[in-house]
Amino acid sequence: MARPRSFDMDTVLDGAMDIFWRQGYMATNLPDLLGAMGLTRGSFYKAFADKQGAYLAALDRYDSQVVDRTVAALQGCTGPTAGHCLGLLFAAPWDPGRGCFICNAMVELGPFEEDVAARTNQMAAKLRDAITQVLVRHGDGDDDVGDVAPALQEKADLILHLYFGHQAMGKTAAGRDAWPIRLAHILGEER
Amino acid sequence: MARPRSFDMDTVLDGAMDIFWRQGYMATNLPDLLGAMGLTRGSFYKAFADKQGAYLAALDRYDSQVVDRTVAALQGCTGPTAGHCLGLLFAAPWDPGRGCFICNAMVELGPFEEDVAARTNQMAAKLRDAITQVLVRHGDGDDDVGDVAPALQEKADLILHLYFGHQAMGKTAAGRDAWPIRLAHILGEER
DNA sequence: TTCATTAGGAACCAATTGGTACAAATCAAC
DNA sequence: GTTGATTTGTACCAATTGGTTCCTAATGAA
Repeated sequence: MARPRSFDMDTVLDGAMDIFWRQGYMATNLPDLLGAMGLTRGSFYKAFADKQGAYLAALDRYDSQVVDRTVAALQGCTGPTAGHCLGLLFAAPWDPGRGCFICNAMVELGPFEEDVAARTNQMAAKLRDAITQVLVRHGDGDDDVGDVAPALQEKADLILHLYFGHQAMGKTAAGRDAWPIRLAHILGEER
Repeated sequence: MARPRSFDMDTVLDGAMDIFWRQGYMATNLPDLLGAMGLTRGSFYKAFADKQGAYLAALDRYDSQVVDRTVAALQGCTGPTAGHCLGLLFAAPWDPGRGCFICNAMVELGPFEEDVAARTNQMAAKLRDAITQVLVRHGDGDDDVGDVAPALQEKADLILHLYFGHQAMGKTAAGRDAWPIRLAHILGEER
């Protein structure tokens, strides 16, 4: 019973993710957001409580679409070296100016919005685990898969931090494509 | 001739730097900004053209106060290892939630404001050079001071990226103080 | 003392902000 | 077709936004 939604929720969420990712939370006003989502106010406020609700939904969309796919790609990577596989992370095919939504959200709202911080922390943890798996799979360090060596986890953590630094600095143009060199320094691989 | 300023420009700039650093550009409205600077609208718009002008001035203040002092500290560091000296960078005594103003500005406005991007790039370059000097001084790699080995510059660049990743991730609480481990991984030093 | 010049402060402004109210529209079930 | 539940679009809202105007007070050179 009752009138069904006339919009496709996935499409709408993609629109919200896109504009929040590109512009951030504060810089996105309601008219622009509604335009990007293809909604009018009525539908918007019925489906999401408010602007913040839409932002959190966009973060969740990023989690399920971008992060989960990236993790799957890292897990399924059959490349010869760890560096090759981690390139899937660093050479993401996004418009460079938008950077990484996790990084953007962390920096803009991390200290102020607990809900945002919880989500960015969780997504970061996902990426860290995927990086660890890549390192384990390529036998970097000892090969005890069941109980990962602490040194490997630390190296994955280091690479994750390098990734976010890469994303932050990538928002201004300079030296955006030197990541293979930096990654090789950490991995000790030839490039 | 004419009436002189009754406010201290340095104090006012410190106020602007503080609130922009803590809250970002968009999240800081004019009343809050004026309160932080201790100015009324008249003086504010006379001294700075507009909100954006105050923001750029705050960035320049950060350059001359925070960045230059950090660079000087790195240059004057007599610690036993490179890791010890670079701790001056990573263990900055700021309120953790505010992070690094360069990183914040880069992420929030880098793709949109050329003036901001130019300043963040320049400050990042200063830090990179100072890191390189630390590495050279501690003989990490070959000791040719005059013509720094490319590998050293690359390592400094890597550490700079790690620094920004550290600052970005530090805006949410998790794992904020594990930087010595990560740094040691890069430097190959004991910790 | 005069006077050009600037600082300071308050009142004011149009535009925009995020959010609400509500009636019309749309469907399933009966 | 009627009912009941829910979505959708529009009109509307108070509050806030960054910015301007304008007038007075203060200052120092001549």
